[in-house]
Formats: sequence, structure tokens, C-alpha cells
Amino acid sequence: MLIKTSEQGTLADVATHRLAHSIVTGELEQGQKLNEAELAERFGMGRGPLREALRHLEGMRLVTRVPNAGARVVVLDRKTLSDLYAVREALEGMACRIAATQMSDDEITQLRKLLDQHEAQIKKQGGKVYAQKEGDLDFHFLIARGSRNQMLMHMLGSEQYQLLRMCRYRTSRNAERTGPALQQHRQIVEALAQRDGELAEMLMRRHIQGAWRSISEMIDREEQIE
Amino acid sequence: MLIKTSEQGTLADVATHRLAHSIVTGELEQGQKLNEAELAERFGMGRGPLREALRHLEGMRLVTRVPNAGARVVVLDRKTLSDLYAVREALEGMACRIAATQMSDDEITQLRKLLDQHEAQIKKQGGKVYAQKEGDLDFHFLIARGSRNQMLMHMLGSEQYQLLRMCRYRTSRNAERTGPALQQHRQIVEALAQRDGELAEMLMRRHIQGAWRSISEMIDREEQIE
DNA sequence: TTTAACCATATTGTCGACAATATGGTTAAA
DNA sequence: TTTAACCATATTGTCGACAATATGGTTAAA
Repeated sequence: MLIKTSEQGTLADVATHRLAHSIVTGELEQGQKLNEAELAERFGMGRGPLREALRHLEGMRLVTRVPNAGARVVVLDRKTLSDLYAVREALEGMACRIAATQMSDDEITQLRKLLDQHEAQIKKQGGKVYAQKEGDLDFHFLIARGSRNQMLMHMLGSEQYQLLRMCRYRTSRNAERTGPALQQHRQIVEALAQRDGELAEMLMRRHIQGAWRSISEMIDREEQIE
Repeated sequence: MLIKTSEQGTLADVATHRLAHSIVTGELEQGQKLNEAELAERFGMGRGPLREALRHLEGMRLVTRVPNAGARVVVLDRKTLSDLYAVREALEGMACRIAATQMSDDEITQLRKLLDQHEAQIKKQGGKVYAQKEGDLDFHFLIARGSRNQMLMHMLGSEQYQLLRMCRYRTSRNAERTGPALQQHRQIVEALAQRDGELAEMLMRRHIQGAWRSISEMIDREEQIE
């Protein structure tokens, strides 16, 4: 999809993608120590490229590093996620507002098609929540692209995107929000089609607020179990 | 100030800071090729740490890299800066809104003191614009900190901060906006003191819009000269 | 028993050498 | 003269070895 597993670039890029994938899917646990020698051997490369990959992932905030003490998978605690969603609300809201004036009709048609696919998927296989969630990220990415703002696209795409995916994998069992989410997506697209930036922004902000409430409650429940 | 030149950390960190400094001050020109061997020798280190530093700077968007073809200093063209200011408007506006409810009275006092210093500086030495501009960044950073949002602080601080500084150095000769900027800062602080988040956000957004207009005009003039 | 000093081991940090790729100019053919 | 193929050189990519630092357990003193 939007992430290539084996890039044609340098080994450092390969390591970056493979590690990002492992972290996002939870194959590498939150807070887990990332041993350079071990990972390098697993990927069949030297420690040099791997260290460069770790620096890159540090910049993406998927790992945290302490000098001389190594790198660890980032821990998504309640505060971190709360901060992330607050920033996302501001940025995606802005993306919507601008996209309403900048997006082509073709792009809006594309959004509609994507939502049709989502709906079909939900009806057919209510259980397979995973694919739908990935599709949700596509939706947000298309809007970010519609803003024509490179910096915004990079922030929402390369950086936060990964954290979001990570968060979703953790909470992907619960499907309760797919219905209302789809309806909200439709409303947003209609606002974009009418070129109503203010409305589109407001709808997107509420959509993200709703998503945060849903995630927040889930964290509460998890904490109670522990 | 907020940037340490010689960190106590690893050589890669040292290289990161020195390169960031050189780029921001314009010592390294925009678009200039960054030769690994040459830089490594200048900094008295091997190419390993230097390459890690380049990856880090890539993440901060101070350099752009092409696989097998090396790294270059980022080019701040009109579109890039326009995108940057649009994102900043959203993020700093949000920071203000939250800071209005989260900042302590002490922090607001600190902001007032900072502005008093600025005013004194402007009166004493109208010419030394440079120091004042650095102070402006301190102002914005204090507000970001007041939002208590780590992600926001990181984005406005570590990442965009550097690009901003770079842009300012390029345009530091022109001092026309220091007067109105100070007054706008004062208004923002008063809104924060009254805990009026909505007003603080609106004032900050206008402040940044004004800054962008000023920079934009300057770019126009430069383009005409060339 | 508790604490601190110490030491062996594991891990990260750094370097220099070599391989792989890009660059820029030269030669030869059209 | 123009274009393409080629080659020498410069530069980036990668590795393995060694140095510097952190870690975790053991010993000895209080």
C-alpha cells in the first residue's frame, strides 16, 4: 500500500522499513530493547546501516535512544497518544479546510469510491476490521494530499501515520466505531464537494475527537484489566 | 541558548549540532552539496558518525538526501516557506489555545519579562535586530511549552524551529517588523493572562500571518533583483 | 544483612578499508 | 558538430575490528 517492505534503496532504508513494520504490527513490543548486533544479523547486514536506520526511526518517533545505552521501541502511553491526537486534530482540520479549495473534482470522486469500497467491505465481512482501518488511513492521506502542502503531507504521512498504525494494531480487535466513522467520512467528503472548508474542518475535528474518545476508553479498560 | 554547540553525547550528536548551526547561519549555502569525507575531516571524526548525523538532519528537514548521490542543504523556496508558515499557524494557534488554560501564572510572568527585555533592547540598540529575532523564537517556544504537549513542543521546537532560524538569518537585515511584532506579542500574553484561549489563538494566527506576509514580500523583492 | 567497590561481559561508539555506484570528461562514430 | 559509449575519478555504501561505555553479578567491608 503506502509502505514498501523491501525498498530498492540502501540497506539502511530496508532496515528502516522492516523495523517500522515490526514495530507497528507489535512484533516488536513497546519498550523493547533493540539490540544492534542481533537485528543486523537478522537482516543480514552490518551494524552501520542498522544504526542509520535507528537514527531515522528516532526522528519518526518510533524508537527512543539514550546515548551509549541503545534504542528502544517507543511506548505509547495515554499522555503520548493524547498529545498525538490533539496535534492531529489541528493538522487534519487544517488539511480539510485547504483541501476544500484545492482538491480537484477527480480527487473527490476518488474519495467517494474509497468510501464505497469501505461500505461494501463492512457489509460483506463485518469481522475483518483490520483492512478497513488501513483504508481509513488512506482516506486521511488523500485529504492531506489534497491540501497541496508538502510539509503537512510529510507530517501526517511519514511521521504520525506510523504511530497511528501502531496504535491501531494495538486496539484493532474492537470494531465498534467503524459504522459511525464511515458516516462521518461521508459527511466530510460532501463538505469537500461543496467546497465548504469551514464545515469540512469542523467535521474532521469532531471525527478525530470521536476517535480519541474511543481509543481513550479502550485504554481505560485495558488499564483496569492489568 | 536553546542550542548547544558541543554536546556531551556521541560524535554523531556533535556533528548534528555543528551542521545544523552551519546551515542555519548560512555558512553552508542552500542547495550546497555536503561531502561526507570533507565534513568528517573538518570535524575530526570518521564518516560513520557523520552519516548518522546526516540522517538525523534529514529527519529535521535541514538536508535532503538522494540514495547513492549524497546530501544537500535544503532549499527554502517560496512554496516550502509558505507551507511551513501555514503549518505553523495551525500548530502555534493550537499551542496558544491550550497554553491559555495550562500555563502557570509564573510562566506568564516569565513571558512578560521576556517582552520587557525585548522592548529595552529595541530602544537601546535599534540596529541589533539579530538578538531580537532569536528572542522571538524564545517567546514562541515558551508558549509551546505552556501547552504541555510534548509532541507539539518537539515539532515546533526541534524541527521547525531550525528551519525558521534558517529563514530568519536569510532575512535578518530587514527590521521593519520588530515594532508591530512586539505589540502583537504583548496582546497575546494579555490574552493568555486572561485565560482567553480563543482570543490568544486568533492573535497568534494573525501574528504568524503577518510574519508570512512580511517574509513573502521580501522574497518578491529578492526575486526581482536576481 | 546491607552497601559499596570491583570485575567480567555485553553492548554501543568509532574508525579505516574496500565495494558499489555516480559523475564528468574524453573518444569515437554518425 | 552532435551524440552516444566508455573510462577514470570521486563519492557514497558497507563491513569487520577495536575502543569506550554500560550492565549485572560477585566479593568484601561495614
